[in-house]
Amino acid sequence: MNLIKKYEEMLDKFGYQGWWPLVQNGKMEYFPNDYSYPRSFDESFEVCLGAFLTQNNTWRNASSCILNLYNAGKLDVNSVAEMKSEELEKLIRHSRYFKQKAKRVQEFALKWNEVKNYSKNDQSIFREFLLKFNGIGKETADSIMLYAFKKPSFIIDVYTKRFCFDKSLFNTGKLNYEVYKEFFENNLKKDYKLYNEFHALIVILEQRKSQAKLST
DNA sequence: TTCCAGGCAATAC
DNA sequence: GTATTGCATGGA
Repeated sequence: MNLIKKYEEMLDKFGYQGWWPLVQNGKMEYFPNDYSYPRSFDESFEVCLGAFLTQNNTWRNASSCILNLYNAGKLDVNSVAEMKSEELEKLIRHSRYFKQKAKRVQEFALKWNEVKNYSKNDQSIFREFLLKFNGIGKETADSIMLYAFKKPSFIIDVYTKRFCFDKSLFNTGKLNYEVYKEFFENNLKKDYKLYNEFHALIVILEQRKSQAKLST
């Protein structure tokens, strides 16, 4: 079993995914084979917002919320932290559970300086810090670390688990989040660019597979 | 109409 | 420790 080989096959088949998209000139843009984004703490914050908003929701809905914030001139940490919760709820209504998310996003925005400081810390300390937030579980913590702060922290989601199952990378045992995570991290170079692309490719592969199943 | 979409937290057992 | 429930939109 060679994980890198599978990675290269997927890259050949699907190409660079350019995840995570950011608002550029009023629309969502992807950055294939360019891992320099996010390029500022403001852009990092935008990624964090997306990580909250896409929970149990499609990216389509989550991104429309981010564009709403942009169009309202509120797509920055201070605006999010300071605006009335009712206003934020209105702007992110297309994300499911918007009341709960508005509250959690504002709590996060209020502590943004602390988040930035912790991001300079050791990875495990940063992760523990993130996990203490309401609304940040393991998957969201890893998404924030990888896609907002360029830390090599592999994300485990339903697609990753499906990928492991399909490829028979595991066959038995009690599989919790950390087991999957260690499997990838122990078998790959600790490179955020690789983790970034690999996870994006797993998602596109598994999404295409389930779409194919539906249409047959 | 139903079901699901890249979860998390609180509670129950 | 694992299982269940609340959260409460939009699109197929």
